[in-house]
Amino acid sequence: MATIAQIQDMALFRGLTAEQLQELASIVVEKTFRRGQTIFREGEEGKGFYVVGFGKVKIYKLSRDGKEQILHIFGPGEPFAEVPVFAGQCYPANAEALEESRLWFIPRVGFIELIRRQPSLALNMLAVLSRRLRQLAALVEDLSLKEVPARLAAYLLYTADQKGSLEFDLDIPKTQLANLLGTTPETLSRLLSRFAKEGFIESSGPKITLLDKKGLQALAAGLRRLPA
Amino acid sequence: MATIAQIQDMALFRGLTAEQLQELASIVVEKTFRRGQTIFREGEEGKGFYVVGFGKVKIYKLSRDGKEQILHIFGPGEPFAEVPVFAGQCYPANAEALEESRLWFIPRVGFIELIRRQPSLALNMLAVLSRRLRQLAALVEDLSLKEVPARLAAYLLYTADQKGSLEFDLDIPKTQLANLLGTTPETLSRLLSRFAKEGFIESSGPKITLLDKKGLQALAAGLRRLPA
DNA sequence: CGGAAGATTGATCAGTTTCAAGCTCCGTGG
DNA sequence: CCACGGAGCTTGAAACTGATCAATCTTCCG
Repeated sequence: MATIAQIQDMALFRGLTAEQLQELASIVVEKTFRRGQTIFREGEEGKGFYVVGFGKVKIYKLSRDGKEQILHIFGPGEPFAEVPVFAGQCYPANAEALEESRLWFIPRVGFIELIRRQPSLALNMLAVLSRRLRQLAALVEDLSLKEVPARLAAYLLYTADQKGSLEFDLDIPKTQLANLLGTTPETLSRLLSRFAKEGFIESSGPKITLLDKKGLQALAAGLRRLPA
Repeated sequence: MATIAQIQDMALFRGLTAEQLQELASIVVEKTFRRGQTIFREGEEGKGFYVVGFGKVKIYKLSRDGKEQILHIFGPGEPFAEVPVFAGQCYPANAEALEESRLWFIPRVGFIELIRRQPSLALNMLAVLSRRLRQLAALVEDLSLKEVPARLAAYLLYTADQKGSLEFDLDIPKTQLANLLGTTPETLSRLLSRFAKEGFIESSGPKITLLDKKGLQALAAGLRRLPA
């Protein structure tokens, strides 16, 4: 059970009446997870979806031999695992808390009832899924059409933009970043060195400073190639 | 303008009243495309979505230097390009007719009105997008965690299953298949030879015969490796 | 202080792409 | 009717990107 104040802040639930918010609050279940704890596994039956209260959650696929590809990382306010609510009923990927996290679980049945009675909620959810599709299409594009240096450059630029500063700390461990970029920790490490050697960035531990934004943009677009 | 009979056959529109079907039919616009014709390009504003009447449509991303990654191939009855209807307004990828195709175009504004008044339509659309997300997640998994032989084996098994026979014709040119699998025509050609040499398949031109389904399944799962 | 997890570095290797050339099939025009 | 020409496909050799394996180093808690 969550408070109405917490719920009505979230974009997904914009447009609901006070009454409907109340109804929603009454079916929401709060769950907390420790760092590293599994939230659900691919193939498990999904009886509802989640919204992140605080913390960070990764959604990922695993290969037979344990290699991991992260599909998304979700933070506060973001819903995830909606797919089994509307199609199939099993989760299409795994979910794990990257840090101590508080999640709200919204059961399928009650939520679908709510959608039936409130078209704006349906449209909000359609918007969420559409944005998700856009993101996944971009991930496919990155993995298939771009090289690792381009992906890393794009990630650094994006993160700097998010943080609003050229100097920032990576907010996930480098191993996780490697998995998100579809590469290995070794390759990531080498690339950061090369970026630094070429004067694109400065880096020490999780701290990154972008020195040459134009250059990184050219790398991200595949216009420039990194010297061996 | 489409006939009601055509429309009500499609899963997406299951559950609409006769009146609503009539209304839908009145806003639908029929468009035809020749083989190879562009339907829309990434970044263009999208004023609605499409449903395939007959023909085949590919949705794809392009890299700066012209490499192509196909995201989906849609056939009769399947809707596509819904993303700009609900989020953003520009198409996230390109669309091209793979053969002579008749499409129905459903304008954004009228459709959203319809959704507001008919929850079952919203739920149907949520199901469509959810399935799409599942497919894209699977594509990411394939591209990132599996090798090309595994993807090809999976594709052949899937196609045989679709066609209901171990002997079938590829229904897209091999160049397109290579783009769908995230590889090149050369690699695809070599792999088909190797598959044949190892006795997994027989192939001549577009005709494929699966000889060793178990073996292909092992390849697809990454359990077996192809000899050099 | 000890130990484990994460990060770095070096050497090697495998899978796939790229470039280049030749082939096959087919529709077209002489 | 046959020759031409082009698109798609195949094949070979070379190059490259990124992965893997292994060892070392660092960090950060308990």
